[in-house]
Amino acid sequence: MAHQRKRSEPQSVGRRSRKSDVDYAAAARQWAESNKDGRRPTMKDVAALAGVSKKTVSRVINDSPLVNEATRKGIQGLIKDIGYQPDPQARGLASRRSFLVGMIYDNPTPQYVVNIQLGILDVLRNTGFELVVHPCDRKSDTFIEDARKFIEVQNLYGVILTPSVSEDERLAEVIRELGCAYIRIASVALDMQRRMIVTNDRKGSREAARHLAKQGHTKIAIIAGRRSFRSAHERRAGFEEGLAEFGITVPPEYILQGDYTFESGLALGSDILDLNPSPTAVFASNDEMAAGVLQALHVAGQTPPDSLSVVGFDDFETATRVWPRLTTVRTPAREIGTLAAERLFEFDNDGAAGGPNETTPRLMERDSTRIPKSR
Amino acid sequence: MAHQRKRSEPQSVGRRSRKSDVDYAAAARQWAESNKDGRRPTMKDVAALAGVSKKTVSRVINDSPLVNEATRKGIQGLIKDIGYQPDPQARGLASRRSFLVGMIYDNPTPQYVVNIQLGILDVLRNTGFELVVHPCDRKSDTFIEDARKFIEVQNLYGVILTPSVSEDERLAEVIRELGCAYIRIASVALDMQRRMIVTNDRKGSREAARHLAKQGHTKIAIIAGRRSFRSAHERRAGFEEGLAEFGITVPPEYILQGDYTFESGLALGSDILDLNPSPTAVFASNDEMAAGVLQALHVAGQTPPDSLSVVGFDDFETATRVWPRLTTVRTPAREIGTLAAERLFEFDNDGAAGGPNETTPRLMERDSTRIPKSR
DNA sequence: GTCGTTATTGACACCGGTGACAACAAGCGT
DNA sequence: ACGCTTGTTGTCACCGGTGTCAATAACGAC
Repeated sequence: MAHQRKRSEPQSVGRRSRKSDVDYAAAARQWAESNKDGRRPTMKDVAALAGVSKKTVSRVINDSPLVNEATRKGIQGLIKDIGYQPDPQARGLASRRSFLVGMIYDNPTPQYVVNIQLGILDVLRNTGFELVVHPCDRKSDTFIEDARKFIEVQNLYGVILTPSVSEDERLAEVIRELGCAYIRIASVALDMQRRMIVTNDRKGSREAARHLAKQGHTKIAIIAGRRSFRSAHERRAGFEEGLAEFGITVPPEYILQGDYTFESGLALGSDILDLNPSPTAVFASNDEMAAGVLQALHVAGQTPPDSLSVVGFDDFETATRVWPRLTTVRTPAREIGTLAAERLFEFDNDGAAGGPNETTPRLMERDSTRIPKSR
Repeated sequence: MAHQRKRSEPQSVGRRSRKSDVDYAAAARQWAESNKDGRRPTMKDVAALAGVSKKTVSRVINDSPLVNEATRKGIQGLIKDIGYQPDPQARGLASRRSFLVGMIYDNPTPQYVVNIQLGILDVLRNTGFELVVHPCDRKSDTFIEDARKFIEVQNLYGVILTPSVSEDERLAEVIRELGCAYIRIASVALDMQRRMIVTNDRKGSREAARHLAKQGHTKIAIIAGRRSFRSAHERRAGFEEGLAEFGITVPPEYILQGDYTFESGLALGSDILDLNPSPTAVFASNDEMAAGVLQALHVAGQTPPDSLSVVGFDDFETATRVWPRLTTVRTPAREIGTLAAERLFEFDNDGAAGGPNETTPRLMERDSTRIPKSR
């Protein structure tokens, strides 16, 4: 059979320099004309118009270095002119990797979830990647399998895990097995540094402790978070460390076990009122519980922070809605989402530098804390 | 060339009845053995094991009626046994429709967004469909084009639009052009009934009005929502209708223009204190603004609802966190999400019945309203 | 002038499904 | 026996890309 000749186009047209003399602009115009019915162009169309093979267009799309500069420029222009966009499904099918990023979460706090999403999307915007959300229930005994299927079937490019699923080692192991990129957001490093975004809750609650200590509080109670959450431990430990700097210790009866819900804060808040001697301040391990404490005080007819100062953690919107406005430690959720997404795309840069992977919480001083009256 | 014979498998093995005597269970075992390395099975594998063509397996997957019952049962069992899951990318590529549902939103309220998402996901779970979130900015002049690209490039199965983008007719038109299924969530019917989920805010705020009227309020102010939002109009109109039933009208100076933000509620809340004669109650068109009003009262040293009753709308979590707990109208966001997703899958059932597409808001009586003191 | 090397490009099979249509068997009417 | 219908299944091309490897041209060295 006859040796196939190169593309006929360039051969017949190309007289000056045998190549790269294709008029890309003209090709674009030609497309506009011949495509009155608004069909979306495919790589084949681009290739035909540019007088090259699909593979070359593919190389341009994927920023392969194996393309002549002039050819690349021309094709890029053409692609832009006719508005070609590669089909992620076809791309994914052929390359065995989709253009979807998954976010797996079990945290029920809407503020946190949405802000993380927004942060991730800030990075994904205009990259061709999209975000698929996947809430899960860690208590379900199929949750690992469900997550596995999710990642496997959707062929995810990568996943971002938020607390507390991010703390699950079995899940992390499954994801590793699948060879999927991932970033875990948590309050401490549980994995290789570049697979983590650490929120450093400990440092944050240390700030909170110092703030109360400086105001002159010495009798300070703690409402701890759900035991199974790593953050609960970090926040409490950090807080106690902060107090220790001022020589303050928290007696056992001042340590109450909450579960991060508003309801637990409400209940424990009224328990605090029965404590004898009464503390003059309380650190609630998150804003929800802090809001519960404030409400308990109101129910009891008190006007915080007069008799009891309250500090929260997270700085969710609620913190500024309640009265008095809550002094709390800000967890920059949106920024965390952004960092996570950025790091996700650096997943394969083995030794490489990589951007920041830790955030520093910051104390937001508002109205729920004050110098203790009885002093 | 020789007439191709049917699959060789059945012919050599099948002696009893020439077909459907394939031992599917044995085939499953065989797969388990020969696949020690844990490769995921493809349709080809299933077909080979079942002794049929890929197309037949495809028919089973897609619930085509063109399959013999016995064959179907057998293949279904086999699929289950070896854990086959069709690849959504390949499926989408071939059928020109993906298995992704998009949620387009511009509402910044996290509670709402997350709950709608959860509602949608309740329906999507285990259907093989996934949810892709797509926040947008209606003020951006490329937002329509962005949304179009999103839908087109991702080949979305359908999209769910939440307020206020759901009210954008240009966007709706673009989606129709693309031939994409869609559901619009809004406070009034803006489209064919089965393309809408109507929240009926009007009815909800009527309840709120009746509640205040029954308590004996007559001097009632209104804080309206952002003008460009349809809900703002509905909520205000419904509220005035409700009052009208009791012969109460709201004078112009009692109608304040808010924009649905906490900050506007805070500012307008202190404005209300300057009103003369003072109203004894105020209807804020959403909880955020209502929370702002409460805070303004606290700042002014008042103890609501003593001098001013406050009613909100939405019943987001914040409503129960503030003090006093907010009397408000519940928007069942999660349920709305569920309904939207359900209707989305009925998009093509032209005349067919279809499930419910309207939700009824419900008044939640709490502590921010009381019988007016001065009466 | 010959050969190896580098730069650039293309041919072709394949990813894992679906659509269109053909093929074949069984059942039925005449 | 024949043609037609119905039920069931298969063939083959194709969806829109990518991976692998071969092909070709240009260049420099010897």
